[in-house]
Amino acid sequence: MFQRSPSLVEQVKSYLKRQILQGNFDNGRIPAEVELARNLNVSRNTVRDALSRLEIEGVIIRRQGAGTFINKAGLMVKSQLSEIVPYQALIEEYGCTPAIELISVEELPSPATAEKLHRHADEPFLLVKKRFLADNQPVIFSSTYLPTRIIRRAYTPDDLRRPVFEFIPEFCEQDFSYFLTELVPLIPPDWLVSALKLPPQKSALVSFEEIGYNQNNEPALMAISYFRNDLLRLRLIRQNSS
Amino acid sequence: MFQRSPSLVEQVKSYLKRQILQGNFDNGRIPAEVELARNLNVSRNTVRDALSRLEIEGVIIRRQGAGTFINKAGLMVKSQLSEIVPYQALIEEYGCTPAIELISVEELPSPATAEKLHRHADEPFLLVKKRFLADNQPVIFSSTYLPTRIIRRAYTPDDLRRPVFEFIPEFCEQDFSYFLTELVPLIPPDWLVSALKLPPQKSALVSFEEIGYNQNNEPALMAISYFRNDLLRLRLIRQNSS
DNA sequence: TAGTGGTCTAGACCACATA
DNA sequence: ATGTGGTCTAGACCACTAA
Repeated sequence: MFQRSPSLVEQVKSYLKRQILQGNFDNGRIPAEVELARNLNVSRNTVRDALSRLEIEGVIIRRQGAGTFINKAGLMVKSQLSEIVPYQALIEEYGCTPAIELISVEELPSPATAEKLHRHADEPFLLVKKRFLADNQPVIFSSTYLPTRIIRRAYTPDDLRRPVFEFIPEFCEQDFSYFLTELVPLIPPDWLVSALKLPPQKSALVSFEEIGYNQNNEPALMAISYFRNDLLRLRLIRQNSS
Repeated sequence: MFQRSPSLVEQVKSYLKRQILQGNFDNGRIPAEVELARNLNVSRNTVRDALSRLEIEGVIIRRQGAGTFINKAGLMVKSQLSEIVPYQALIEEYGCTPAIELISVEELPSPATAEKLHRHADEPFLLVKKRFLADNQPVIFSSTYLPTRIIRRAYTPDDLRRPVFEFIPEFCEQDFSYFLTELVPLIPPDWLVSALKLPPQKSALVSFEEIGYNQNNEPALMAISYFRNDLLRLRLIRQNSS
């Protein structure tokens, strides 16, 4: 039924999610774990791992002694903030057609960025500005600062259109590990109002200020992303952990 | 070494976190999983579950073939947005002394809230307003709407000062399951500026608009919380999930 | 090549919900 | 009393890192 890679757990998870989205389970009830394990020919632990991930995503609810059930409210949550998702895929989750525009690419020093990334103050950075559209409406604007020195291979503008956490492994001879993200609200400055085509009456935006770390836990890049909150609602599930 | 409840995994996790915070591991390296399992007299799976949770929290980094290491950068992340944490505990995480003020308690109808919670438009709600201080500075303001009808026991103002997800199991004969939260930036209105003693030059705030669900996955309450972002930075770790 | 984390299994027992 | 999810174990094998 399943192959070796990606992991069995991941395959079972996406299989179950597909079944859920297609409405293949009656009464919003998911079969018992032992039954799923038998049918899919995997161990119960594997099924449980897959279900645990779906529970964290908010897709299902488990009740000891009662069973496992689909969570319709949770299906509204499109973005797991704790996961790294390409903005393109995020826009698709909202049922929109995504598009990426490469606004500008410059090389310049940035002492403020240098300090955050533990680099020399006069070191040059590649500043890449991008805009993401959903159904032709601008919804995200991102600025990425990449130390020029870590780039080891030649790249084209098309390469820069890709998510930076994919660019790094391919062009910088290092792996990407995680983002440390700070959530910052702001009143958009004029340049952002026009870049995102915001309505004239000023309202607030959310931005992510992120530092990306490589496999050695060294800071490798800085990025700021601005979200048009009226079109792209950021939702999340909050649960009791213990 | 360990007891039966809470779960072994939880005990191992908090034990390891304590060791990490106390600096009991040299070179930022955590012993091998098999060694931890042997020393703590639990199975390797139990150790792995505990380590996985610490990894999600950003406290450690695991590298296949190399080992498990402390993540100093990740220790800056105080709030797991995907977890429900009492605001009081959150403020303590930032190293501040917390205080809770019960601002007001009213009973009133709220058609907008009623619609979100699938209740009759003219049904009364208990509106509880609270303010949270960190080192005597106001940092969070929260408004909670609770359908009056679900309250089954008499309560005192002191009971209302507690987190609402603790109030519900105790006074409403239902369990609390999770919050569905929407992240909304806003320019603070005047009443909020004075409630949080914000500086005169206007800046933006983040708010959480949350709907709380009970064990039957029915909406039970609505809450809005406003965070003073200059004092309480919201940080999170974003990782590759697969 | 030795040691580490990553994955998966089979099975045991417990706690809880439902009837 | 039955069936469900919750926890834990012991052990196998794989994939990767580093010396």
